[in-house]
Amino acid sequence: MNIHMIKKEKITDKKRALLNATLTLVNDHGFHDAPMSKIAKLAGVAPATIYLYFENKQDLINNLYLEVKASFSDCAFKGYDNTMPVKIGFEIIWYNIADYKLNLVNEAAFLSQCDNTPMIDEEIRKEGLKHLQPLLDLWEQGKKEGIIKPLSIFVLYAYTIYPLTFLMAMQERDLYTLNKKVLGETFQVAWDAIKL
Amino acid sequence: MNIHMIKKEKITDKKRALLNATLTLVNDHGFHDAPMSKIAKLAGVAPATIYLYFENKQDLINNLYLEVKASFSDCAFKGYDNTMPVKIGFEIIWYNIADYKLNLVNEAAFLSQCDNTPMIDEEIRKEGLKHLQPLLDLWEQGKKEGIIKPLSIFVLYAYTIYPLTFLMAMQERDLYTLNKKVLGETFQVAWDAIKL
DNA sequence: TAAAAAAGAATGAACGTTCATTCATGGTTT
DNA sequence: AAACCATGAATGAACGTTCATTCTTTTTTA
Repeated sequence: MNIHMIKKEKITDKKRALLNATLTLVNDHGFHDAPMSKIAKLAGVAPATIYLYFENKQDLINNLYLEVKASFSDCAFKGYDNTMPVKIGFEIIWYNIADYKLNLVNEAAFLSQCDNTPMIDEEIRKEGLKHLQPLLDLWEQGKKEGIIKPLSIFVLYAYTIYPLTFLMAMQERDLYTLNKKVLGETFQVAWDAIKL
Repeated sequence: MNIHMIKKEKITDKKRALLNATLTLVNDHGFHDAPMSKIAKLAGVAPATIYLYFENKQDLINNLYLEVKASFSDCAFKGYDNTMPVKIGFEIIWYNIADYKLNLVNEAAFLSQCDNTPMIDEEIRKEGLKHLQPLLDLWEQGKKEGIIKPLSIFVLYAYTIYPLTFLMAMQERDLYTLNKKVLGETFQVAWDAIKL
């Protein structure tokens, strides 16, 4: 590791710290109560430093959104490839997403907040959606093979993946806990919803 | 209608206007960009007048949340009583909620924003949850009768009611439209998810 | 290689603006 | 005239952002 790389890492570290701090504060207090001053303090940085890495607050939020969305998608398709049988592929993706939402709670809660709030520019939101294509393709395949109901991808998503957001929120509020066994039952619910 | 009532109506009118204005602004720009000055202006009222009806901004938001939540529950159980067969009762409630989410879009979007954001005090949120009891009772009944899978009420909600929030959001962003026929198919999806 | 110069990162204080809230006052109704 | 509703203007605090400056690292020069 040469001198150049060390320097680059240091830069990235500050950016990382800022993104992490923003995630934490927005999750804990909401966008309306996550001022730049607090973000800077939590990241261990002067307020002005933020503007070396981001244009303004909106840009910071947008960047965070896209970054988290990308990590979500990466996780969703781990171990999946599109030659798999539809049900197997779906099961892998579903469990990947469930793991993400139930373990990386902060990231998932942030995404859920962004998706239900006008805090992200619509244009950026659209960009973050593209990553999900493999799942949509899988569903098309399943419909062609007569395994999955011939429904819009929105309905399929709403009744298989989206419910996990609710369960995550309930778990976060200590109203409910999903263990391994219940998770299996829950997958069955999702599959029953869309299977033919 | 006597003078007293007219006076009371006038008061209520201003309060109503303020609640409506808040709903609109929070939906369009988010809590972080819905200042009291704009709320007052949209309601046709001076900023100071808000404080005749609400203690402060948080109190205004809390009141709006509880009011909308109550109207949601009222709508949900219209035409339902607990002597009905489980599936019939569930169908009535499900369609009621679907109608609410797809027609009273502003109210529904506001609730969804509140439920995914720390903008409402947890205590108030809990209060707004009580209204749903009849549905939970119905599910208990269905489980006892062996009609519905023996799952936690959270899973049942997540896979039948909560998906409607997603479909509403997609419809609001003009990505998708639910007509009568599709709505029927969608109910079937919800029912297949939880039926035994 | 050591000193000097330049460049780059990071900062704390300060800016203008906007925020939620209050206050002194004016109209209206009883 | 008393009580109440409503107000526009005023207030201090807090916001996002900028700026002049310092500290640190890299490059150049001798």
